Order: sequence, then C-alpha cells, then structure tokens
Amino acid sequence: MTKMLKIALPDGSVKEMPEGSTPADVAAAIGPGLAKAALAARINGEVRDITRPFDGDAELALITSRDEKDALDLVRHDYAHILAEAVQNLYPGTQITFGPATDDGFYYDFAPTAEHGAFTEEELPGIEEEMRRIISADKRLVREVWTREEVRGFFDKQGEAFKAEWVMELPEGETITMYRTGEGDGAWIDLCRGPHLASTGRLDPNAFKLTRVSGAYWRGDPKNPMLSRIYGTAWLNRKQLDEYLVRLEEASKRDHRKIGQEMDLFHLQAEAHGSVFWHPKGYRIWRELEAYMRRRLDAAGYVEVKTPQLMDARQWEKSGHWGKYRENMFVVPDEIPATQEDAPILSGAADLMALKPMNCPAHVLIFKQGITSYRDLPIRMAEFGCCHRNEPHGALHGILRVRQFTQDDAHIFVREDQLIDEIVAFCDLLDSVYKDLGFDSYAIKLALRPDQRFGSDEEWDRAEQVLREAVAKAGRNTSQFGWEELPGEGAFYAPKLEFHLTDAIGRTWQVGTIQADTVLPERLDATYIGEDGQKHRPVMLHRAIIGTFERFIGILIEHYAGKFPLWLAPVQAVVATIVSDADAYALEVAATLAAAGVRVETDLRNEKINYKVREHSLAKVPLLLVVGKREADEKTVALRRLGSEERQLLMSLEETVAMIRREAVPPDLEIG
RNA sequence: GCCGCUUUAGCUCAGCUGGUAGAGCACAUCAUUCGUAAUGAUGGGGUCAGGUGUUCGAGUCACCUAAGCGGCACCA
Repeated sequence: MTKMLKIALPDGSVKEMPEGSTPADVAAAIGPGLAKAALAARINGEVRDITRPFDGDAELALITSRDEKDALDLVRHDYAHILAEAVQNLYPGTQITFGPATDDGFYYDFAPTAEHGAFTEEELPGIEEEMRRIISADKRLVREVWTREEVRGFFDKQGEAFKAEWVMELPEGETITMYRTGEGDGAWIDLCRGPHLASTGRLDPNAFKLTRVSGAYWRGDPKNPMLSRIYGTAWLNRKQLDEYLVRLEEASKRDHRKIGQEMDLFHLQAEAHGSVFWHPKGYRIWRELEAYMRRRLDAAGYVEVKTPQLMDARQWEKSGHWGKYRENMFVVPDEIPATQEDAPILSGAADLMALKPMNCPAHVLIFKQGITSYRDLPIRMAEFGCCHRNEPHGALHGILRVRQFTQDDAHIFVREDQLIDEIVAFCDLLDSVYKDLGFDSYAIKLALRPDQRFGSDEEWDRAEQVLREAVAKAGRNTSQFGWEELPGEGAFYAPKLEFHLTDAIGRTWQVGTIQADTVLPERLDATYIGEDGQKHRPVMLHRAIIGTFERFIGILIEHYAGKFPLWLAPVQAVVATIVSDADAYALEVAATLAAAGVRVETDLRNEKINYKVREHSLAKVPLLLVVGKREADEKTVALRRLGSEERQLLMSLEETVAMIRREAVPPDLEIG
C-alpha cells in the first residue's frame, strides 16, 4: 500500500500525495497554470528542485517568477551552469571551477587551456549564442547524489583538477550532489549544491547578457593560479534585462570622474598618479564640507591639532607600522644624497623618514606631552590629516581610492568605563552628519581580528565585544539596526566598525570607521593618572566620519549627480543677461549677492538666453537669475531653478537675496 | 601586483586589409542685441601615450614601458 504524505500549502490547506511524488506533482494537481509557472519549491523553508521527491510530510510553498528574489537567484545560478557548458562545448579542455549567482547576474571561473589563455570580451557573443542553443534544446537538469570517491574519480577522468581538489575538501558527512544537464552521452555534469530549475528551457534566452571578463585567483588566493572569469547579467525576462541595461547607462552618467571633468571640479594625471588636482570649483566643495565638519566636531567637544607629514622611521618602527606596513609607506632619505654612491637608501647608513600613512602615532605623541589625569578624559583629538599610502596600482580608482588623501581623523583617548558611551556618541554624530549630507541609509560592517595582529586574544575578545555592544546600543536611536560581521578584516591593532556608502553603480565604499585600540597606547606607552594615583593605559578610539575628503566628495558627486544642495554647490547662482543693456544691472545684482555671501558669477556674453540657460543648466548651477531690460527697469530678477518644472519666478532683488541667503544655510546652522 | 581591454585636437569620438590625420563641441575673430535647454560665417589647433623594432613606408603590425577602464587580490 502506498504511503500518503501530508503536504501543507501556504493557504492552510493540506494535500495528500503518494510517497515519491514531487512539488511539481502538487503544482500539476492544483492546476496547469501553476505547473507552468512554478520554478522551484520551498520545503520547510529550504529552496529545492521542483522535481526532487518529498522526504516526508512537508510544508510546501511553490516559487514562481512572482517571488522575484528567489526566482532570480535560481535563474542566475542556472545561467552560470549553462555558461560553463557552453564554454566547454566551444573550448574543449577548459576546466570548470565555480559559478555562483551575483546581485545582478552570475559569473563562472574557468581554467582555460594553456594554448588558449584567458578569455577576451570578443569571444562573448559566440559563447552567448551557444548558451541560447543549450536553452532552446530544453535539457532537463537532474539532481543526483554521489559519493565523494565517485565524484573524485569522475573529475579525475575528465581532467578536472580543480573540481577534484574541491570535492575532497567538502566537510565529512555532507551530501554531495551532482547536476546532470541533458541525457545520455550529451549530458553535462557539474558538482553543485543546487537547486536548479527543471530544465534549461525554463530560462528566457533573451534575458541574459555576458558583460565582461576578468581574472580571479583560484579560491581567492594570489598564490594560486589565476582563473579566467566571465561575468553575465541575467533577469527573468527581456524587459527586466533592458531596464537593467538602461539603469546602468544612466548610472554611468553620474560617474564622479565624468562629472568631475564636466563641472571642472578636479583632474588626475599620470605625473601624480593617485593624487588629486583640485580645481577651484571642486575645492570649493571641499572647503564647505571641511567647514561643516569642523563646526560639527567643535560642537561635539573635539580639539583640533596639526601634526607633521614626515617622521623618523624609528618612530614608525615603535608604532609597529614599519613592520606591518612598510610596503605601503613612502620613505625618503633625511638628507639629499650628493652622488649616487652617497645615496643612503643604497648604503643603509643614513636616517630614513617616512610620509605619514596615518595620524595616530603623532596624536599619541601629543597626548604624551605633559601628564594627563583621569579627570581630563575623554580627550577627542581631531585632525584634517593629509596622509600618503603607496597603494597597489590596480587598486586606484578615480578619487575614490587614491595615494594621497585627507582624513577627517580623530583619536579619542578614553578610560575603559567611558568606552561604550563614546562609541555610541560617535555613532549618533555620524548618523546625523550622513543625514545632513543626504545619506539616509548606509551599511554597517564589523571587521574582526585578522590573522596578523598585535595584542592578546583576551584583548581582542574584549575589543570586539565592546564594538558589538556599542553599535547595538546606538542602533536604538539611529536609522540603522543591522550590521554585517567580517571575520579577519580588522586592522592589525584593533577591530573596526565600518560605515559604507554606495556609488552610482552599486559598489560600496568604506567612509566612516571607529576602532577601539589598546595596542598602540601600549606600544607607545601612553598613560594617564587614575583616581588611585597610579598610571593607567587609556583606550584609543580611531575614528573618521567622512573618511577621506577625496572619497567622500567622489561619492557625493555620484549621489547628487553633480546637482549639489545649495550650501555645497561650487557656484550657487549665475546672473545671465538677455541684452547688453542689462549689463550694468546684472553686475549690480551680482555684487549685491556676493556682498551677502552668495557664490555668484555673471554671464554677460553676447549669446541668446536659450544658449545661456542650456549651458548653465548643463553646468548644474542651482540658481539662474535672468535679467533683461524689464528687470533692469523694475529692479527685479527672473529666477530659474535647476531641474524645476515650474516657470521662472519674478522677484525683487531684495527678496531674492534674502531667499538665497536663507536657502544656502548649511544644515547644521539652520534655525529650528 | 595579477587577468582582459583601452590610449588619435581642450572634450567626445571617426580613421577598412600599412601609403603620410578628420568630425562635432569648445576656443579666437567678425556679424547678430535676441525673453528661458545650441544664431551664423571664418579661423587657429595634433611628435596619433612614450620607446624599440619590422617595412621602401607605421596612427594602423610586433615587443617593452606608463597611465586609464572593468574585475581579482590589497585597503593598517
């Protein structure tokens, strides 16, 4: 007698199905429409193949394309398999490795044959075509449970060294599954956890696109061979794909490098690669941002200092940077060598100095001057510190990752009992600053102890726990509640809380950070006198909110697409004339605005007003004040706002000045 | 640093299989004084990233170097 299984459905009903039946059978029993739409099954919360038989009574939810997130993950993983099969069909001898779904598609890492070498973008259209062929062949995808030895033997025979290596490292006792695409001799088999759709024909052959190629180390380790990665983007249908491609194109128009050039904000050039040439307009944004941050720090009880660019190498040795960070430091001889033979670097005889890669040791040196009482703590020592780091060339990226940068750095020296409150106060300040600057959401990450580190495990346990506790506490009064933990990514002296913002195309960049450090005060022997009259070690909080001006302004440019809020806009208003008869009045308007502190320019050129409107709109000037004969006679201006649909506003000069002054107030100075 | 691609006028780009550099915008001059996203005409502007080689001849082919772009790794 066939045993019947109880299958509970999301609507509360229960279906009786014979043992050995599958979610696909349930879908078919409910109706042909659902059978067609169902892509996979959620069994007791776990996503599985729709053709995989039930193991017993179960709660079943069928996944259709309406469950977009789940459906996309499944579909993208399927595309990755089809990509791998297509590549092996076209390039026999290419070895397969891994191919997961990503946020917008999928990739697959291959080990190409020595004769072929890495894949190039030129080869992508041919591979796409082969993928479409596999999709239209509508091959079944079947899950099979193999033993480790069977898998090993299979891949050894196929010459798949990477897969054979990997299967031997899967945890003992884990069910090992292989997925077979197609039947008989033509079947293509990959080691895979699954799940997958029932057949390749369930995919839309026009909903994917191979986008780029890249190198990637086998298992992420530079000591391993470099594989050839092919990326694709994939969606549920053609419409979604097209929308995505349009979105990407739109986003690329917000690229800070492009806008930086269009708006004449900054430039980069090979002679100083990795360092920014700030033009007047770009530096205006910097100055406004710096003035804003300085006011916020002043109000939050910080004291500002300025410390040397160059310090003796021995000081960096004491701080531990020389040992851990030498490769990334710019080192200079203390004296100019007269001849090549005298070069101290070559002889090793003379003193070396290094450009500071960070400000912390210098701040400790200031802290150590004189005697500090427990009553003086916390001391919040801030510096807009210019640092140099010799970054790997491949890491540089516009002004988001550079070799010379200025941090809004500060080090807070605290007693243990003040630690949590200080971190919470910092999180609150950071949240308020980000909101002022237009960022309502940001990602929080907690980077934990790295393999290479100073300090005892007990110190690290405590430091990590303090950050966890503080961020949880701060979460109660900020918009952010969750954070992600990143094992192994902390600094060598302390775990880090990281605050990330997102660029135009969705890459995230660390901006803010706070780190609770007990190592550096120890190494540099920083002490305060406690209530007991004895010396104690302060804890040192390394912290930054905007991180670096370079990166933050880059992100700001992309965030606002160059259309800055009035208080940050490099040029706030342009007075443009319609006829030259209005020139004198235009100059008067500009002078009045300038006297009121408005950043204003005039455009008296002999050009049509259409031309001027277009040009200043493209230059993203927030306010355009048009004056012609009428305005000159009546002492008014015609105000046109950037991006505004409404018609221009006719106002008296006096009203205009008052309004602009009111609107240009930085967010921290607004009244009420 | 690693993999792939790119580098031509101030900017954006064209230049087929090697035969001696071109457009639009910008800039300058002249004309035009015009009411909310491009007025017209004329003109100037390039060691084709740098180097080496192949060739009668290289922007075009090969190699090296540098920088940029997309990833990987790195990011104290």
